[in-house]
Amino acid sequence: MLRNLDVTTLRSFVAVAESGGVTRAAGFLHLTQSAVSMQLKRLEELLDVKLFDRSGRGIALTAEGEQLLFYARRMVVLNDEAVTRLTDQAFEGEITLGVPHDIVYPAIPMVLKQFHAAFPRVKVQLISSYTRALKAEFGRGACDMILTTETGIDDNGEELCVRPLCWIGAPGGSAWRQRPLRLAFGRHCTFRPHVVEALDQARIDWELAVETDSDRTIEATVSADLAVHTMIEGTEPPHLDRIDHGGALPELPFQRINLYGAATLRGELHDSLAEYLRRAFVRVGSNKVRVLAAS
Amino acid sequence: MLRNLDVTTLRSFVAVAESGGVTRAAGFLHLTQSAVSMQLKRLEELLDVKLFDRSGRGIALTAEGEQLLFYARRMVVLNDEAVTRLTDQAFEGEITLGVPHDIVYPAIPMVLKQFHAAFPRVKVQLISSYTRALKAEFGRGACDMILTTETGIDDNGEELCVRPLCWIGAPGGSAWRQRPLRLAFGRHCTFRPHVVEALDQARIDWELAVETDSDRTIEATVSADLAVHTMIEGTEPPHLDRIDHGGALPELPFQRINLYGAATLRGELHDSLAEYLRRAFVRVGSNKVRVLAAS
DNA sequence: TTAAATCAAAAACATTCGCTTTTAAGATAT
DNA sequence: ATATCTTAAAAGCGAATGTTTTTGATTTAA
Repeated sequence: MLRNLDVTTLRSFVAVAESGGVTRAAGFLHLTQSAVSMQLKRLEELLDVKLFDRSGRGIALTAEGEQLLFYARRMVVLNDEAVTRLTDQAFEGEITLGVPHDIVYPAIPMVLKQFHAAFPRVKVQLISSYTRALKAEFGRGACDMILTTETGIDDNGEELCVRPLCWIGAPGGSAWRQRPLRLAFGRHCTFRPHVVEALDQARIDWELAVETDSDRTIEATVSADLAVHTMIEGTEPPHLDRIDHGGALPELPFQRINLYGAATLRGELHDSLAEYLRRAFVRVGSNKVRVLAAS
Repeated sequence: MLRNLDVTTLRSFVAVAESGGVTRAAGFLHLTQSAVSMQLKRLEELLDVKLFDRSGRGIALTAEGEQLLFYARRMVVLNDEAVTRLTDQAFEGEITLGVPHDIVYPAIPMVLKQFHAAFPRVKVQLISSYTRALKAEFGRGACDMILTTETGIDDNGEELCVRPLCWIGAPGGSAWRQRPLRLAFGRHCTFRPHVVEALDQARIDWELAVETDSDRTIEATVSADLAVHTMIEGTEPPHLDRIDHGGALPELPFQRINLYGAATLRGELHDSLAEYLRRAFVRVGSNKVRVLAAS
């Protein structure tokens, strides 16, 4: 036999237990004394248990009542938490998040998914651009929060991780052996100056195989083994691999992945999104964690 | 505005989410398809949120639905736990507990109180007697569980603690200096032979000041500083103290406090009572724990 | 002790809620 | 396209729940 308790009644029950009187509780609950008395009576009938000691003024809990009180409190709390989560204004809104296009994959889709599961009524507007453009947008207030890839960090930023830039090519490809080394780069790519400098210092001849604004074009070119590219470790797309060049190509400088917009207190929503981002980039960026996750 | 969820509806909601269909869930719930549909509709109206994705065959949860599911599950579990605790036959009954009268205080009242709070619908019949009588009762099956004070332990027993027997007298009293040493003992007291033997070995002259069946009489006699008594350390009654005799009286043998009746599997009730007893006598019996509790 | 006051339970009544039955509509598979 | 499965909507009915009013019991004050 299934017996379901009624949250309304449980709320009354808790109020009576806490106030020590039906009438007092009724006032607080905006109900009649009669209504509350009947609720308690029904509750006792449903469970076939004496919940109150009605001798003397007021009303006192029996041991059974104490037990129920424990559950009633928790159920009311759960109820209110659920209702708040699903209806409260505080849990709806819009956040604009800017992310450099080369680190969108694979962390960001996962973050967006997690965040949407936690706050379904919040729209996250994802802006994917270059670090420089994103910082400008953020400065104008057009983005609530941005990620950047840079070697330094500004005062108001938070470093999520530091990872080496690394050489990327087609799986099993040999484009990296060619001289001049053929490079594929986006027109506004922040990494290009660093890469060029490293190649020049190592006295490796190079040329641009393609210069475009399209990530797809770069990926296609590299995937066809016509050129090499550089990306931050851990952000390699599915069909490209890190090149195991054994020292034939120069080491590239470390890059920071920084977060701006988390410091200024913007409420639970922003905090939560920032937290998801932190976790995602710790995982992507750290070999230690990656190994643990695989075990 | 207070919105209370309905456990019946939440149960249906969970069933629908888990079965992936209103009709299937309705069958399982012994309800009409219509009833369940209306419940879901009311739920969505109450929260003003879309819980389901109704495109295509069956029904799938939205992100909001997933969130609610999380709470709904927990609320249903709490509900069922509460109902079980308060109505299930398994949580009512009677247990007969036998305790030697000299170790009833102070542990047993506390244990009975705790146990009654945890299982209000179980009557605990407390039998207070001598260890020998209790073991006889237990052997006849008249007691479900007994504590004993003895130097050894039987095969089917469980040792709760080992504590020295110690000399007890009136606070600040001097009865323990008198020779012959005046003793107050119950007629069936298990400790007497051990005490007498220890005194004889130490060549201390003694006599019985009182021999009675009444604990009150003994307490009164000792409290009036007319005699001394022995008790297990940690079970001294309020108005009697341990005697600091500085070696003038012989050391007395250690006593075990044993529990019988816990080994045979008798269900959660007995297990729980046994556990309370174990904890109570660890606390009473161990100085280490007593110090920790005081800090 | 009596009278007033406070508080909980009971009776009568009205409203709302929630379930079943029935009917209609939409989607899928053969 | 038809048959089948599934959900949605409408109508009817009974039960549940809350309000008002009354009764009874216990406490407080005179």
